[in-house]
Amino acid sequence: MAETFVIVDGNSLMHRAFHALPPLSNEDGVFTNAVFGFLSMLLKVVDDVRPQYLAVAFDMHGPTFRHKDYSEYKAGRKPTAPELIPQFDLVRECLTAMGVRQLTCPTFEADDILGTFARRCEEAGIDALLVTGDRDSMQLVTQQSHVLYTRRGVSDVVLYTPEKVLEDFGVTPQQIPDLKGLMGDASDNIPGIPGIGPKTAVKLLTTYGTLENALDHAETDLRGKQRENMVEGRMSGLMSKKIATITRYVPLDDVSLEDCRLGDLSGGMAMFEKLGLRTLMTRLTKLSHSQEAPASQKAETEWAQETPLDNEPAISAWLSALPKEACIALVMADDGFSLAFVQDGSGLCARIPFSQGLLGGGLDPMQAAHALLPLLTGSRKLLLFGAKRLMTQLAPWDVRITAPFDDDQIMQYLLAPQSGKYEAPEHARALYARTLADAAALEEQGMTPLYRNIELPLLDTLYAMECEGFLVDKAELERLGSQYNARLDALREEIYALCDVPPFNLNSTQQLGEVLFGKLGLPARKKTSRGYSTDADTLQEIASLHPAIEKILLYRQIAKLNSTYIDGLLRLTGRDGRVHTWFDQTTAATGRISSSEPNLQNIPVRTAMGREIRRAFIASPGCVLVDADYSQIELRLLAHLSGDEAMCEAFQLGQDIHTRTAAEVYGVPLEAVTPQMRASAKAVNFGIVYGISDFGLANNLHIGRKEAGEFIERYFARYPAVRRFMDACVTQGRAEGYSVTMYGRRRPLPELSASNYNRRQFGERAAMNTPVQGAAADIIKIAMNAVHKRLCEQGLRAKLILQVHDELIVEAPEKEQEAVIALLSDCMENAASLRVPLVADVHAGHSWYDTK
DNA sequence: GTTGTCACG
DNA sequence: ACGTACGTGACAACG
Repeated sequence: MAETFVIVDGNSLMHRAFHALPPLSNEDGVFTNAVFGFLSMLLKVVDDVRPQYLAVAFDMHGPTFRHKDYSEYKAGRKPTAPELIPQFDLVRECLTAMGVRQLTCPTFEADDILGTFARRCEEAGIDALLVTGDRDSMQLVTQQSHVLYTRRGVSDVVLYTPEKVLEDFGVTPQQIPDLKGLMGDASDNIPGIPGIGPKTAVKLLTTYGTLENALDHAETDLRGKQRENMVEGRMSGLMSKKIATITRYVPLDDVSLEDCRLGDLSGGMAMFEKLGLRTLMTRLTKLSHSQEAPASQKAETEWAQETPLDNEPAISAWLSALPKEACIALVMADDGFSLAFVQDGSGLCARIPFSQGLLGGGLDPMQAAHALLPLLTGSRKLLLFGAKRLMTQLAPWDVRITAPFDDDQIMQYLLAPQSGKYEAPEHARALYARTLADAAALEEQGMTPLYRNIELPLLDTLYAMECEGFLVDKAELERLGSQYNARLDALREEIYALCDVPPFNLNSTQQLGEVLFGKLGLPARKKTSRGYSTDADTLQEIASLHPAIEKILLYRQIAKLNSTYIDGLLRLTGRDGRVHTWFDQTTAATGRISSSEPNLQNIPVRTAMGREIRRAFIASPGCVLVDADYSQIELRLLAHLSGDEAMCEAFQLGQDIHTRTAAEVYGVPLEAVTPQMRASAKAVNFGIVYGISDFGLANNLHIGRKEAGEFIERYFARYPAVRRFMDACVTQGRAEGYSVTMYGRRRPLPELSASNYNRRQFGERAAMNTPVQGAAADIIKIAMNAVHKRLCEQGLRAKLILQVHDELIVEAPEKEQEAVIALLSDCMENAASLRVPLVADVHAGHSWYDTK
């Protein structure tokens, strides 16, 4: 494993520490708050990261190369506080006593030193971790060099990888100086280009890549005020970029990387005692003990050289020599398998290269997989990454995995469910180490039961569902398709005629917008980045003004059905006449599963025309489809989690929840609720689950914002415990940094402490929604595992084939229909025990359409 | 590759 | 002053 070099921006961290902590002073009246905060942070990083190298960079006093003066650090532009100045010498004394290397260089700033050492580490194959509170440093992030950013104070830190920088800033690390050049940075006195804010800056960089390129295109591509800003601000922009660019070539050649190797830190004890930093003394003692003891015991695994295995006898021999109890990490890459395990602290690994082309030795992937059968079907535990994908890849070669396994992709997902992509270790030895670390992290966060009892069994359930697939009636799809095509042709002509324009591409929102809002002069409401918005909501509002609008909406609807559902499904129907969707267990931040290729979780149902598509989803001859869906699972969970008496009572009495809500907020008896009242109440109920806002509700119901706000108030007055629950979700989220479901699933919510108002609002809505949506996801997963297991155990031939968030579909022989109906509702209704009943409605039919 | 739109829960 | 309902995936258009 690569070594790690931690480089700390001393000035930045000292300022952070100083401002985060109250002005503590010791018995001698010496201020030590910054020293304490800084060292506390340092010890934490050393404890967490266990780096092999450590150095702290400081600015030197006097003018610096980029003229950024820390006396102007932070927006307040206050001169450095007199209580802070002497603390720099104190902290440097402490570092010297601890044997920590300090780096300074006249005329250069600390972040230039960070850049220089990060570069030198990369050249030496060492990972760098830059610890700083300076956002400028994000430009130094690479795959090998990450930034640990101290967001607020010293304990609130975020790790920035290139992906994370892109996520948070909207640009790559290399583009950060360009970004500052455009938008400036008030806290650093960088002017940027006046009038260009973060949004525009990101957009320009996304289009043009660099500041210079954006400037060069401004005169031709931009218009109006923006063009003016860019042209006039050119020099300021270029200067700003220059100021914001960190150099990676500071002349510090007299300090080698090796000079910074981390040793025993306990030399700092005397200084800590002298300064009265008692807490730090205990922590340092603990740290140096753990540095020694486990360092020798848990010492980094020594990996022997990889054994090449390029023929079957060699593989068999290697496998048969494996220790009985070992866990074996296994990775299948494009060019071969890699295997690794650890015995008595020493690691052994092997590689089975795939033969390249027709010539040359080695085994082809299928032969290699067969040679691994003893391992894949044995009783030793395998450590895998993306086990379901691997199973899918091996299946065509008749290779099944029946050995027990752990799946690190799922572990990584549970630990960070919104990062989207997960690091796929290339080598089995990396996977081995990673899996151990992730398992420990899961344990520490209390997610082991979620992983072992829900997610891991679900992997098998989902794999079985994917293999089974859903039978598609291709002839029915084609019949619908030709109907759609005929209607589209007619509609196109009618629309051109009604608009009195030559044919244009109706699928192009730009061309359509030009016709409707340009030529026909209809009133445009919303705008998008490149023109008029033409979405269904917008068009609906102007439908009465022009006869073409209704036709366009219809055209859109049919075009969607045709391209996505007719053509898309036909293309993805296999030779067995079935579609085999891919269920992704590691994508949705709330714990839901997603479906793709094809997505079977968004097959039309809301409109009559779209619903027809479901006639093409059928049961095999002699079979039926049994479809069961939870009734109002999210609102039932809301009732359970909040404990709201009125809401619980509604479900306990089996009332229609939307009608009951309407009766509550309108203050009328149940019988007096009109369909309109129920519809409004339904919208509020949905809004509540999504983390309501008056704006969102107003938009949805087409009412005023004030009116919507009053509606929400009345709602909360009738369901007071719901409000308390929502508030608690946000408070808890802010305190812990994540929200959590009934089953311990976590979703980190960094947005809750964002400085941007909208991001923070988003965080609050997510904090309210996630415990509900997430718990519903957990519960149906439990039900799915139960259904899968009991169908097998009871020797039924029926198979679970689809999940649509609150709905399960089983394909069953007609004879088994009644048994399956009972089994499904039993598994679903008893998947969890809540204060209110869980209810599943079950229907059977020969097509999906018929089950409604 | 990103954007706009729209299908679902 | 700001400007959004929560969670997904697929397709066509357009740079």
